Amino acid sequence: MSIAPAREKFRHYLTQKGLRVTNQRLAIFDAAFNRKEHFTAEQLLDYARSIDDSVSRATVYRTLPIMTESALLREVDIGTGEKFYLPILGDSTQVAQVVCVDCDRIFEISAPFMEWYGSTVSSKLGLTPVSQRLQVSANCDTFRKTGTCPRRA
Amino acid sequence: MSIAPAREKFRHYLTQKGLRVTNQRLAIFDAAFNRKEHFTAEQLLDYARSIDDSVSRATVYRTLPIMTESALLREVDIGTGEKFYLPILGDSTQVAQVVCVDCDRIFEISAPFMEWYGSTVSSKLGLTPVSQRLQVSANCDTFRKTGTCPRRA
DNA sequence: CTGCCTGCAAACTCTTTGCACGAAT
DNA sequence: ATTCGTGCAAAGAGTTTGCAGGCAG
Repeated sequence: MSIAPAREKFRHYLTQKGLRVTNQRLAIFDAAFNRKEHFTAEQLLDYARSIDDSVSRATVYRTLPIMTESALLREVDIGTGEKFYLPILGDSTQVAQVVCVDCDRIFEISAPFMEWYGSTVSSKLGLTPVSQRLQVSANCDTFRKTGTCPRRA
Repeated sequence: MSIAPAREKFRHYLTQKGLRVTNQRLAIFDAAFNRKEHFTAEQLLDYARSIDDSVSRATVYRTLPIMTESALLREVDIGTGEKFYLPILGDSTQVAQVVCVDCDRIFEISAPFMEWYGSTVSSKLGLTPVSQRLQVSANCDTFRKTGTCPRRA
């Protein structure tokens, strides 16, 4: 899903839930969907303010749950204290995150059989899975050889 | 690994690292290894204080990394803000966590092929995996049928 | 107009840290 | 005797919330 239909989906979700379509929410949406890598709430605040400088931190934090609930953003928690977000661009299949500990970057990879695995594992406990996540921490091969990660910021 | 050899492993790890064997560290160790379910730092503080009431929150937080680095405890982050810990009882194979959203309990299940999967996925990016985790959120079947989770606290 | 939405700042939760005292080696 | 470990309380990071005023519907 590219940005235009996603924007429409967002407006539709808000209206259908009885929520209001405000300039701040739209600015936050646009800021998020112009990102190509994972971003934090704080980064999103900066991006959104460059579109509409009236956006506040509180509104960013109040809007993020709306965008994750409406399946526009994926929330990624890699256990570093802050959460990361990424626009969901169509492929809403199962994805795994690979976190490079050298360049601190997060890569997403489709993980088709994850869902089956979650079901298998859960059914043994009498549980029905609602979501699953696979996260891999990894070293950069180039970094280990040359001491420099080509992707490092 | 049951508690006695684990305790010895802990003492050995401390000594070998030039760290001191204090009553507080031993109390925290014992408190942790008498637990059968996942616990938080705050809960561990309570348990440890019932053994040695001089134990402080700071020391618990300073001791937890020592116990995870020495592979005595596994740290589990399910994205709820606080971290959970569980004694590693011998089977240090790959495990996945299944989090029941009804009873808030965390179950651990061996996930033998997780490691292979992490490698496969990472090598495509030129990365070498160092660790991986699979977490499944699930509903309790009994809860959905009867409105009561048999395992709920 | 009505009531949700907003920005601000304070509050909150979990964890970390500076300091002076105390205990292990 | 050294030096590391400790408790206390304050600081820190990220996120949430109470409130009075503002704007969407």
